[in-house]
Amino acid sequence: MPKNRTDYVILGMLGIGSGGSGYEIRKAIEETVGSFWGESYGQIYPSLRRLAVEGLVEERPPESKSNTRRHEYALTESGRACFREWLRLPFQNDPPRNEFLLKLFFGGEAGPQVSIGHVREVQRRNRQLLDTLHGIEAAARNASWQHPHRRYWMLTLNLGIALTQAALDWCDAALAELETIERSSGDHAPAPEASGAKSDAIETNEGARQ
Amino acid sequence: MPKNRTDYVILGMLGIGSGGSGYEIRKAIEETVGSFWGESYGQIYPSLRRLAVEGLVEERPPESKSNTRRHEYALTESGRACFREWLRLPFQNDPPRNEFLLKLFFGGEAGPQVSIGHVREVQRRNRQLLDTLHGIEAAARNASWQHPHRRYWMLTLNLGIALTQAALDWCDAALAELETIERSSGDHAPAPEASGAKSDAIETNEGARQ
DNA sequence: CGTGGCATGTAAACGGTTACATGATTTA
DNA sequence: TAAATCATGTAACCGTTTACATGCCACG
Repeated sequence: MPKNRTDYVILGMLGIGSGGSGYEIRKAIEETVGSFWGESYGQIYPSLRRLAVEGLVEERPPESKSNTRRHEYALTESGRACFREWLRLPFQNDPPRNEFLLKLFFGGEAGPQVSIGHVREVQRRNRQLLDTLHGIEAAARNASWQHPHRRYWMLTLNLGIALTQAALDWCDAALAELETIERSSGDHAPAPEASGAKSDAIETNEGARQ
Repeated sequence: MPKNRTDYVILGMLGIGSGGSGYEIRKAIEETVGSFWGESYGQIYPSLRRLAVEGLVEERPPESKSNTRRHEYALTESGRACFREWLRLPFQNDPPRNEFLLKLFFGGEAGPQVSIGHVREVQRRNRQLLDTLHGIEAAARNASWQHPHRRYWMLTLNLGIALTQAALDWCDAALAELETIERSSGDHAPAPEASGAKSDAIETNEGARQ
C-alpha cells in the first residue's frame, strides 16, 4: 500500500490500458490528465521498480534476444485492488501555488503595465488550453473513444473547459480595469527599478509550464 | 537577488505594511492570498534570516529589556527595489496537482458512488470558499480598505469568485450525470475491494487542505 | 555514416512540509 | 494555577525536479 501519489497515477494508467513502459505512461499522463497532474521520469522509473517489487505490477524485462531496452509493465490483480481502495479514500487538497495571482495581488507595487502583461500572458495560455480541450471534446464525440470510463473523462474535461472559459472572461474584465487604472493613475506610477528602465514592455514569458 | 518564491511573498507582505514578525507574516499570507498561496513556518523563519543578511529587510531583535522573543522585520529600500524587479519578471506556472480531478478521471474504476462522494466534498469546500470570498468582498466595499493597492486585490478576488462559482455550477451538472450513471449502470458496478466492504458510504474527508 | 530525436534511466540538489521543542501570554 | 493558545524556532524527512548519461533507431 504505497502512500506515494505517483504510484497511483501509474496504477491508474496501466488500469485503463495505457502504455506498458515508463515512457509511454508518462506520455499518457501528459496527454490525458496533463492539465491537472504531472509526473517526471525521475519519479516514474523508480516508482515502477517499487511497484514491481511489491507485486502491484508485473514487470516484463526486455526479451534477451530483443533489440530494445524497453521494460513493459502490467497491472496485477492486487495492484488493481489497491488502486480501487485508494480511489475511495478522501482526496487531498494540494497546497495552492499560483504565482500569477501572487504577482497580480502585489501588482500595485509595479504599476498597471506590468500586470497587463501578465494578464495577457494568462489569456494567451488559457486560449491555447481551451483550444486543446475543445479538440479533445470533438474527438470524443466523433465515435472514437468507446472506453467504459468515457463519461468520467468527459466530466473532468467539462470542468476544465468551464474553468478555462471563466478565466478567459475574467481576463477581459481585468484588462479593462487595468487600462482604466493606467489612464487615471497616468504616468506617476511607482518608480521603475534602478537604471535602464526605458518603460519598455514587459519581458515575454519564457520558461512557462502547463 | 533570491530565487526563492517564499522570499518574495515575505517582501511583498512587508511592502504592503503587513506584520513585522514571522508569525504575523504567515497570518497575513493566509488571510490575504491563502486561497492561492501558502507558506509554512519552516520556510518563513529561515527566509527572514537570509533576507536580513542580504540587507533586503532590516531586523530589529527583541529589545533586551522586553519580555517578548518577537523579532520584527521591515522592508529596506533595496528590498523594495528587488521585489519590484521580481514583479516584472514572467511568472512561473507551477506544476498542476489536483488529486480530486485525478480520482474523478479514474472514477470509472470504482463506480459512481465514490465519485459522487468526492464531488459532494468539492461542492462543500467551494461553497465555503465562496462564502469567505463574498465576505471579503463585502468588507472591501464597506469603506474600510483604502489601501492604494485595493483595486489589484479586487481583481484577484474577482477571479477567485468567478472560478469558484464556475466550479459550483459544474458540481451540479456532475452530480446529475453521476446519478444518471448510477441508475443506468445499476448495481453491477465494479467489485468493491476484498472483504468488509459493506457498501457503506464513502469515508468523510479528513486531512483536507485549503 | 552521422545526426537528431526517441527511449531509458540515475544522482544530486532543492523546496517544502512535518514533527518536534519550548517559552510566553492569556483565560478559566 | 492549570489549560489553552500565542509565538518562535529547528531538524529531519520526502517528494520532485534538474541535469546528466547512455544506447537505440530512423532518416538524410
